[in-house]
Amino acid sequence: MTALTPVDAKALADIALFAALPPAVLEEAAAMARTRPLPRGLRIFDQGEPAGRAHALLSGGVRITQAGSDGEEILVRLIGSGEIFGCVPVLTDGLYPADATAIVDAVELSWDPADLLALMQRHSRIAINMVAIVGKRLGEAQERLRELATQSADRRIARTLLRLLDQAGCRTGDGLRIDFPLRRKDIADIAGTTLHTASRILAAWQRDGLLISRNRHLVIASPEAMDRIAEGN
Amino acid sequence: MTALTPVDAKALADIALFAALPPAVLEEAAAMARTRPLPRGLRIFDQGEPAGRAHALLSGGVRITQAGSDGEEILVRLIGSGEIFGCVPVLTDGLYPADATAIVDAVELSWDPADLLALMQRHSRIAINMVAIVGKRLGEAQERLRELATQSADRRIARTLLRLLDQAGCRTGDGLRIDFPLRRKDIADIAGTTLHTASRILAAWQRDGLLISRNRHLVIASPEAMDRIAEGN
DNA sequence: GGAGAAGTTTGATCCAGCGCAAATTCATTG
DNA sequence: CAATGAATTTGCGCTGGATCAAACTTCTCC
Repeated sequence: MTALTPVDAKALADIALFAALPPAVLEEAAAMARTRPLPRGLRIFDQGEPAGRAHALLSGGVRITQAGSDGEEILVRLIGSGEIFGCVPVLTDGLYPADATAIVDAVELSWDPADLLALMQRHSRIAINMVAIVGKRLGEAQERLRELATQSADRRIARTLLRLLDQAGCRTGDGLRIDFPLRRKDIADIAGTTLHTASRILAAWQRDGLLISRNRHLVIASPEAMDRIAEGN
Repeated sequence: MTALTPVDAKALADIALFAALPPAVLEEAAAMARTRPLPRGLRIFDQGEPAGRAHALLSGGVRITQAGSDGEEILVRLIGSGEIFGCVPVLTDGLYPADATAIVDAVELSWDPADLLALMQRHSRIAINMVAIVGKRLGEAQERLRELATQSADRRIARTLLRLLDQAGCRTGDGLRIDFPLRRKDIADIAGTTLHTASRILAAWQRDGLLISRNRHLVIASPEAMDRIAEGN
């Protein structure tokens, strides 16, 4: 479960939470961290359960979903390498607010919540980095909220794809590819629509050559056209 | 515009951002703060404008709204006394992400962004408090997102009222009253529906004696019934 | 390589709630 | 207190997209 080999401080430099920190502090954080491989499909934690660890992803991808009492769920966020997750409850009510599942083989670092808190107390820069990270996510959530309340399903899906490109896009032969494996249901759960509507819209875009869908990966052939749809034609 | 009288450090103790801080630090924060009265209707800042100050409310209420390029807007949050607003951009891109308007006569404290940042650097507790505040708001935003994507308009409005009660409810003769003055449009903009739908639903509840609407204030006569609606009958 | 599971596509139907319009009530100000 | 503007209520038709149903395709694992 837990690697016995010490965590390399250099690995921490790629994590946004530890950006702009002196090497000594990275060493300190590394000393308290544990590495763990996360095989694809692994449920990392469950919504409502006490936050036993605070997490950061070194590689791979993690899906964060939230379910209501009725079972209806949304995809809160996809976590890529260098991003933290399940860290906020350390400072609030101590309960994970959502489920986390590895969507590809991944590697995480994790800390005991008390250790991370102590680290933030000693080094305000870490706490400040965390405000920046959480603040950015809050801004995104509010933007999604506005879109969901006011825009049509196709605009929202276009926005979703553009945001994912921004987060995890890489250039390929025929366009920009989203590095996370995504099912239609995932797209729907981010954009706030149903699997069926998402499938219809993506199929139409694929017919128009705007988009290529391979395996569980999407390649956006024309980001410009996608932009135009997102802006409402 | 700016009060010449020094800010009283005791006033800071009621602000969540400065919770659990030694008096000396409160003095330090007070020394850098400015007081300003905010008459009802005053636009405090505009979306997209550089964040010239970081704000906290001593009394009154402020409405934070976000508009899209098409003019459609949502109500991101209502700020009550003791809450901070317009503080996140200090740590991110430096631009206010939304509009802020006083909805009743209010009094604010404000800081120069650089001063607040320095304060957080010196006292990690302040930065940690801020993570807790922003983290809580993020959780709320994600909850709203899920509700908006999956629940009917009446459930969302019921949830909205309950959340507002939680934030600014006070007991009165005939039920629990929400302390912010709210127009139907405000309710609609929080719940993510139209003014018309909100009006219809509230009117129906008023007919059933579940709710009393006076001036621009709502009194929830039966929070229990409201709870039941929020849970889906 | 084949059986079963998981994911996708597409069709048909239906309704919550949006958009538009108009009447009515309420609040503010000279 | 009248008058003007703002906010609310209510009616009605229409539609985007949810829901239900079913065929089809693609993965996964033995």
